[in-house]
Amino acid sequence: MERGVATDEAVRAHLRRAGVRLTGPRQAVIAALAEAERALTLKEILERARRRRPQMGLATVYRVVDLLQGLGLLRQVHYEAHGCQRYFLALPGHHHQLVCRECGRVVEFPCEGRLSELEGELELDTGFRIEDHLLQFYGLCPEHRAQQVEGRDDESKGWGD
Amino acid sequence: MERGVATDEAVRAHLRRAGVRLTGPRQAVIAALAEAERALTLKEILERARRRRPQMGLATVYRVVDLLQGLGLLRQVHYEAHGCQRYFLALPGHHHQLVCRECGRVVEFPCEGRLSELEGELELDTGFRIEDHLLQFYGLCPEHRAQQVEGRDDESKGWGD
DNA sequence: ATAAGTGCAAATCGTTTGCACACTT
DNA sequence: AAGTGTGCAAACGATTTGCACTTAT
Repeated sequence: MERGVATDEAVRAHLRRAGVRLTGPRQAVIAALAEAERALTLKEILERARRRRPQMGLATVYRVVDLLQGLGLLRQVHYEAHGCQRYFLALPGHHHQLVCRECGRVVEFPCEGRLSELEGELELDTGFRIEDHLLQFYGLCPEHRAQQVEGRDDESKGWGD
Repeated sequence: MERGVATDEAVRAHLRRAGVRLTGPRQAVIAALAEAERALTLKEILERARRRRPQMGLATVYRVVDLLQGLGLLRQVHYEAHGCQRYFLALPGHHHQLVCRECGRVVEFPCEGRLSELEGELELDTGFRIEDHLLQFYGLCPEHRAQQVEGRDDESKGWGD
């Protein structure tokens, strides 16, 4: 049972530990993201959060998203073709991601210093001091890879809901 | 004489080859980006392009940026701390970048299949088919690395102009 | 109880578009 | 000359904010 990204409970535990209030709207946003298991736009987050909390407003989604980003619990997909407007839950710590270009599904894997050799080389070559990096892979998840072979985009629901 | 990104002439040559008109505003945008040798926001591009072409409007900057992106001649810095709103010229073909977090200076280096081993591993592990990737490094360029040691941010002009 | 968070609506800012005119080829 | 590209201003959309009210601790 492979999990792409962080779970609901894990994120809630982080908030508690950080001394941040666990309010209804926050839980609704977190649950929406956790259940999706894929990157969502702000509007999609709102839509899904409203299933539990119909009064929820867009402004609150913006505020919760900012909060989670500040805590390092939320990241974005930087796929050029889709802007940088899709968010997904992530545990803190350095990870990289695979993102499905058809459905937006995200799978994380730990960094484990895989780039440190290259980093050293680059520091020597360029004189930069490297402090951080971003690495994301884009392609097709197993399901959409299969679909690609048979028909076209028949059953594929794409990034929309 | 290390060049961070693509030169003015190289980009103009690409446009010509692509059969795209080389108008005044386009040249002004390209020159602005080429001279900066660092990533610029749309407003900064406008400001600098206006030094040659005062009548230039923001809408045109948006249009030229779209055009260059469509041709693969422009990329963005995806540094989380600064949004994804800074653009720099790039030659087509796959490259990665080092970006200075103090001044936004960009240096590119070719991909050369450095990630193909990791990609193969990941495809096996996850079942994804990987088609593309994004890799950027963030840190300090030689100048700002030096400054960091002496004083603080005294002389540093930051990402602003 | 009390400080923090929320929903709503208004304000603000960023981006796109329609159109008359200017420019590249 | 002919078709594209541009500047301007209006339209549109996304994001932020003020404030009275609610809620978690």
